[in-house]
Order: sequence, then structure tokens, then C-alpha cells
Amino acid sequence: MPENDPDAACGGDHLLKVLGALNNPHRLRIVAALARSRNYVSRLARETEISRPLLHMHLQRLESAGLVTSSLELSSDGKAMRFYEVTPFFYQLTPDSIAQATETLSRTGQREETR
Amino acid sequence: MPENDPDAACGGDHLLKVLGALNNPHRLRIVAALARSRNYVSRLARETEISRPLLHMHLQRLESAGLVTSSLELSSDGKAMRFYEVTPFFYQLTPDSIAQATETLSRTGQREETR
DNA sequence: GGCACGCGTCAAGAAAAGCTGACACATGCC
DNA sequence: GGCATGTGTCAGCTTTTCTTGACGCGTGCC
Repeated sequence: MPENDPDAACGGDHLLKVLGALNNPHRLRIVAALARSRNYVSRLARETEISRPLLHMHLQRLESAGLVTSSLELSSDGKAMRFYEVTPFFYQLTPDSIAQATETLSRTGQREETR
Repeated sequence: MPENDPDAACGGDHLLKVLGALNNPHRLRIVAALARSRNYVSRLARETEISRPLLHMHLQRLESAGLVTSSLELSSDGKAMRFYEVTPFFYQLTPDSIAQATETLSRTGQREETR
């Protein structure tokens, strides 16, 4: 994973994906909540007051941008629970860093698969 | 303008606007082009190969987020030309900076007017 | 006048993102 | 069994964003 470096400069397509992932009030709040503590989906849905299907969608967007990770765990009473936590990402937005990122930006600008 | 400070932390609503402004391949390229040199609309449209109405829209989005500025100038032959240039913005994206931004994020998350 | 070049805006369609209400599956407990 | 909890997905709607092709205005030059 080349993006967790300090002083992150990164590929244009990836940067675009990160920007898209953060460009939503719900997703900002989700990141904030997970930065406080890891959590599983249903509880996170209750705390953030987001419906589960919607939260699910937002989490996937964050995960596919590499901003959060998930793992399926078994609770003591045998329930399967998906825990999410933030990755320690670090991005810098300046005119120069953006200029650099555009050098490795696919011509079409279409959203591509990363995982 | 409280956002040009070094080590920018900023209001959640404003951050959201910046993220929205940068979340587009065209707009990234526009910022990159303007970071190289200020330019006027028609020429920028030719160089970036974006139609003028579309470029106009993108520029407004960038400008309303405070990432570029414009000024109307008169060329030697009397034509009115609108020049755009980037502002020296600096934003940092980390779990913590986002957590902080969400504290000043309007409940609804609806896009508001800044100017 | 006619053409080239600037500026801007509008309507309308196409595409993407956001959101909801179902539905499916599993487990443990009374 | 019935209910609570957890997981996930799907179709379909609404809203936003993106994009194009007209228009309108102005100037200078031949």
C-alpha cells in the first residue's frame, strides 16, 4: 500500500477516489466516529442515525478508497459481526500536490476499480 | 479568509465544499493548469479541451470553494477577459483532522452558500 | 457589414450518487 | 416457535452532478 507514507503524494486516480469517498457529510461523520473507536455496523448505524443499507453503501465507498478496513469477527454469543476501523491515512491538498497527481490521472477520468 | 493558514484545520462545511470542488477529474486538471500559470477562460478551454460552458461551471465550483480567484481584465485590444488563478490553499486530510471538522458540520449536511 | 475573438447564460438530456423499504440469511434466548 | 440481535443484498425512486448545443452580448479588424 503506497499511500500510507508520510507526506502522501499519490496517483491521480487514487486521489480522486479518496476525494470522492470523503465528499459526503455522512462519510465524514463515519470516519470521525471510527476514529474515536472501531465499531460494528449495526451499532454504528444506531449511533450515527444512518439506515443500515445506506451505511453499508457508505462504508463500502470508504473501504474501497482504503480509508477504512473491516474484519468479520465472532462475538462471545456466536454472532458474526463486521468491525470497521480507520486506516491512518494522510493526504495533503495543495495546488502543487494536485498538479503532480494529475500527471498520473487516467485520460477519461472514469472511476476505476482499485481492489 | 481563515482557510489559508498553514496547517489548515477548517470548518466542516467548508471542508466539504473543498472536497466537492476537487472531486472531479476535470477540476483537478483545471487546478493543475492554473497552478502552472494563470489563464483566461477561452484559452483554458482550448488547452484543457473542455467546452466553454462546462469549464465555466467547473470554474465556478472551484471559485465558490475558494480554490481559485478570478478578475476581469482588459486586453490591449480592448477585449474583456476573465483571468483565473489558484489560491495557495493547503488542506490536510487525516482521521483526526476530519474528526475535528465534523464538530462544526451542519446537521443536515446540505450544501450551503459561502459567498 | 461580416467575421473572429472574447464574455456570459439557459434549457434539457444523460449519468452518477444518494436513499428507502423490502427481503434473505444466520445465531441465542425465553 | 417467536422475538431479538447480527449479517448482507436488491429494485426502484429521488436528487444531484455533469454535459451539450444553442443562444445572447460585446469588441476590433478588413
